[in-house]
Amino acid sequence: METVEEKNINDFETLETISVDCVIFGYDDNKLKALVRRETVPYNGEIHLEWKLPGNHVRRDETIDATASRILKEQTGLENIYVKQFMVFSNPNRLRLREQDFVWVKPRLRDERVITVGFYSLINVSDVDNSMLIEDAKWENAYEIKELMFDHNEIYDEAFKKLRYDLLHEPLVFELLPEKFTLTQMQKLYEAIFNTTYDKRNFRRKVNKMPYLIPLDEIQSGVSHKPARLYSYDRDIYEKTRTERFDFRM
Amino acid sequence: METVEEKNINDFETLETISVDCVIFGYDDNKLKALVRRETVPYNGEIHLEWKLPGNHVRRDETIDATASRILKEQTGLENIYVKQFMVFSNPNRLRLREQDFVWVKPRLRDERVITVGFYSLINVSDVDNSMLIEDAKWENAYEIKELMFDHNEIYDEAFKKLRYDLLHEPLVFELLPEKFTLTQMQKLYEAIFNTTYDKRNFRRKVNKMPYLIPLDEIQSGVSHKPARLYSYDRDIYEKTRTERFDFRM
DNA sequence: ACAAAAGTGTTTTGGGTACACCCATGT
DNA sequence: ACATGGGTGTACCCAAAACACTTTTGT
Repeated sequence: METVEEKNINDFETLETISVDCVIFGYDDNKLKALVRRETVPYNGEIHLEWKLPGNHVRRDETIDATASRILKEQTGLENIYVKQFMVFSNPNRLRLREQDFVWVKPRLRDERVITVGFYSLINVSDVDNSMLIEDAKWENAYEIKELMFDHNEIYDEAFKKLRYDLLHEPLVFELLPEKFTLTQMQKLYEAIFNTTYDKRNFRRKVNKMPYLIPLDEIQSGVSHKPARLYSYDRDIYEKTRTERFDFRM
Repeated sequence: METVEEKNINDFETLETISVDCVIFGYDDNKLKALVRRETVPYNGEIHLEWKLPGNHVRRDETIDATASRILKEQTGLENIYVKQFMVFSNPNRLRLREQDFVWVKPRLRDERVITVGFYSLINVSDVDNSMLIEDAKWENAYEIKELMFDHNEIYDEAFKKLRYDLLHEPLVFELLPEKFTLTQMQKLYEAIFNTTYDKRNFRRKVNKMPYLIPLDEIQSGVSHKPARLYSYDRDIYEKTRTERFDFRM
């Protein structure tokens, strides 16, 4: 049984020179993770285990955002997930940077020149039913991504850079957090993404100025310390109160 | 004699489903301008004059940035110009939003589904040798762009939005200014782009904090008022002194 | 009682903003 | 002399940053 990626190539007409690759970020155990998938690559008579980003070709009848959402569904079982295109990768040699990658991919292509649109995606890992995670997919620490096939390390690095940039200007943290979260969870997430630490009092003073961060009448339970208040994010209030100038820098 | 755009389709092998469209911004006469080009579109027995953004297909052997630079060269004669990809437009119907556009473009395509990468580009209009401006190209006030073919109004609006966003975080103004400029020119440029006004003293205090803005030992001449000091931008100093936190908001 | 994280206030410093007048040049 | 844009300083407010102790729960 071959991968989901290849099934689609046979079942639907796709654009042969355009693909989408997706960096799926998740937040779990106070750590930022990214999803990579394994491929078995025969080369020189040996089987290599290689890793790559999930990706797929664009179907003739869909937008690239639909392609990205389709990849998310395939990889995680989730729908209505935040996906964002961030950069196009168009190096004419991008699939032949290492010969073994090219040997593997060549029979799967109708054209050897493929331009790919990089997307990143933010999910709350606790929403993922792990039985839906396709075999050969794995959550990797975002700071310890191994060598990937093709130009996927470059795509990953650009995704992470863009994520940080965007996070300072849009309320994207909430896409990574569960629906109800504590301020400490939120702070640790910022710290994981920006690889730094913040002062608790200053952090709380700042986020308490966000009118769309709603304190709930509900506290943590089952923790062996003072239980923290839970908060949720109100997108409508954000949309109504957003200003050009607000920024999310901590 | 047909346009340069079509010549390329015949002379070089291009990727049939991928194009680049370019919003070329220029600053002249204290106004922000964008370059549009005219096409004569026969439809229903009449000749329509239509306008579109300059664009081209991607050649098999070039990156999309090279495609964008090639478009810049064709349209303005300039090389080594700042170009930046900002978004991919992939609506499957983007070429058939109006029937007359599709009738015009169909014979020029090998595939009716074309995904386009939007670039914006910043040039200093005084660098342009107007005899190099190709016929049928025209500088239009950035706030008075007419109806364009295909989805080019959407591309234009996204380019302008992205330009404003990027301008707050990177020293892009200097790409639009001449090599030597006055602080008032710089202020008027910000005002043109953000469609607002700034206090002169506060503006100057802020930009004087930029170590890469170099006051020259040279002043304006030939003006019927107190001549202003000229400044230039030092990219090396910017690269050396840039910080994550600096922003260009006025 | 102890461990573990929650929660809270003050001071200092620097940037944002609002605001009005004199200066140098060409005509 | 007048018109035109060039150029400058001060006061107020608010946000950023640095910093330490008490509270609440589970074990």
